[in-house]
Order: sequence, then C-alpha cells, then structure tokens
Amino acid sequence: MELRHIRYFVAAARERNFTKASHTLNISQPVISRLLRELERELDTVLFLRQRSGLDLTPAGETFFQHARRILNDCEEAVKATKEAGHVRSKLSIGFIATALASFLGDIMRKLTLEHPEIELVMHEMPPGDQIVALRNII
Amino acid sequence: MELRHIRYFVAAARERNFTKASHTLNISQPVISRLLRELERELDTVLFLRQRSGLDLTPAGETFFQHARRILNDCEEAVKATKEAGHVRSKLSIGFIATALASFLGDIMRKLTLEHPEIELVMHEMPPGDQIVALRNII
DNA sequence: TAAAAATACTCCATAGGTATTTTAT
DNA sequence: ATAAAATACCTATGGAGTATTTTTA
Repeated sequence: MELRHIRYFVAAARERNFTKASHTLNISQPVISRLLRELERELDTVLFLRQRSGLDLTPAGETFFQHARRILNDCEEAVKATKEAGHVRSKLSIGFIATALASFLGDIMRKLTLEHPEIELVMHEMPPGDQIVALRNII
Repeated sequence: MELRHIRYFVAAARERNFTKASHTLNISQPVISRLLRELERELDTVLFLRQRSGLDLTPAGETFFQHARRILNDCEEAVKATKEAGHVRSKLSIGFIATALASFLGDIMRKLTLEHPEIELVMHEMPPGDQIVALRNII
C-alpha cells in the first residue's frame, strides 16, 4: 500500500463515482478502477459496492475511509511542520576578516547553512579591533 | 511523497545509518540514498546530517520523524481495522427450496456475500412446511 | 439503453540493482 | 585507510494511458 492508494480511495469515496474521482485526480478512469481493486485485494476486503445507482461503501470501506482521511491529514501536517522547522528561526551575526573567510570560515559557513537552514547568517567584515567594539556593544 | 519515502526515512532515522537501514528494508544502499534525497528535495529541507560519525537528524528531521512514526502506525491500524470490519460478524440462516435457488436465490446469495463479507450464510434446504416449523422454533 | 466500471493491451517513468567514486575522519 | 554516502548507469516492474467490453438499473 502506498499513499496513492489512499488518495485515490478517498477521492472515490467522496465522489461516490470512479469516473468523477478520476477527473478531480487528473487521471483516467481505468487507473482508479485497477488501483482500488488492487487495494481491495491487498486488504482482502470489498470496500465499494459498485452499483449503477452510484458507489456505496461497505462497512469495511467506511472503516478505511475514517482512517484514510486521518492519514492524509497527518501527511499534510507533517510536510507543513517539517518545512516550518527548516525555516529561518534565528540570525547569527559574525564579524570576520577576509583572511579567515579564505582559510576556514567559508567552509564552516557552508556546512552550517547546509545542516541548519533554520539559522540565517549575517556576515560583517571588520578589523579585529572593531569586532571587539561591536561585541561589547551587543553585551 | 509516497509511503515508501516515509518507511525508508523512519528506518534510516532509527538506524542512524543508510547502509544498515537498507539491510533491514532488504534494498540496496543507493536506493535509500536517492529516495531520501528526493524526499528532502520535495520538502525543501535537509533532514539528515551525513557525518562519518553517524547520521543525525536536523530539527526539521526530528519534526518529520515524529509525524512519520504516527503515519505508519495509523496505516497499520487502518489495515487491521478494515480487515476486521470485513470479517464474519454475523450468521444468516436461510431455509430454501431448490427451485428458489435456481431462479433467484443463487444470484442474491452471490451479491450478498460479495458486498457483505461480514455476513456468513448458512443454507438449509427444506420443504416450505418445515421452514415454517423452523422459523417458529427460532422465535 | 445508457452510464459507469472492468478488461485488454501498450508504453514509459521510475523504483531498484550493480559498479564505482567521493567524502570525511 | 576505511566506512559510509553519493553518483552513474542499466534493467524491469508496474503505474498510467487508449480503446473496448461488460455490467446493471
């Protein structure tokens, strides 16, 4: 089972119609039909009652529907929360001299921003004496 | 994103090692490597710190890990609950005569068991008179 | 009969594999 | 020097498409 199965199932269960669901999903009707049969086979259960009057969910289908919606919501939430966690949440100001940048600072900066994209670097090139003054002004 | 991405991510996050995770998943190491990069690209975030001293999760990785475990649990739960909902939960005893079986009963039985696998049919062939007696005995 | 689902194929995108290189300690 | 991850490339499974048939109210 993959999320695709769950997404297609939820669309079909909502629309109560494979053909309509295939339109909202931008795929062809046979794809839904085949994939949902695959799902039913994997779960060893009939999920839909295919009637000309429209699709209906079996008790098993209803059960799966409840869980499926929750899973899709969780996935959205996971993506959103993870993206947020990776966003800028703090700034790090660094006073530096050009020689440090060439020797080691560049490498460190690259690693830091790669591994911690949530930290935004603000670089200030200044002579060591000015750096001390700047630090004292912060504190 | 598919469940595959989440499964591989969780394995890698648990083992803190792509190679070991690939063994537990019975796939090759490059497959995990490629798929998890794909995931990071989709989420537009770095999830792992690849260090020789071992893998580590970034804050974003930790966030995704929490959600990912929950999603996989929900999936297992969904499958289990759905299978249970489709299981036999009730028996339906039907007294019948052979002619009914040939004319319509067979078709009805087929549909019923297909659409409601949770109902177990118990068929009793008996003359109409006996059917009435049997019904009275139940009530 | 008509509308929807199922089936039969074809195709190609991509998951997965092997071999190798790169990286970092 | 070494262990692990990344890269390059290849193969093949199966996801997706079109055309058609089957079902059922």
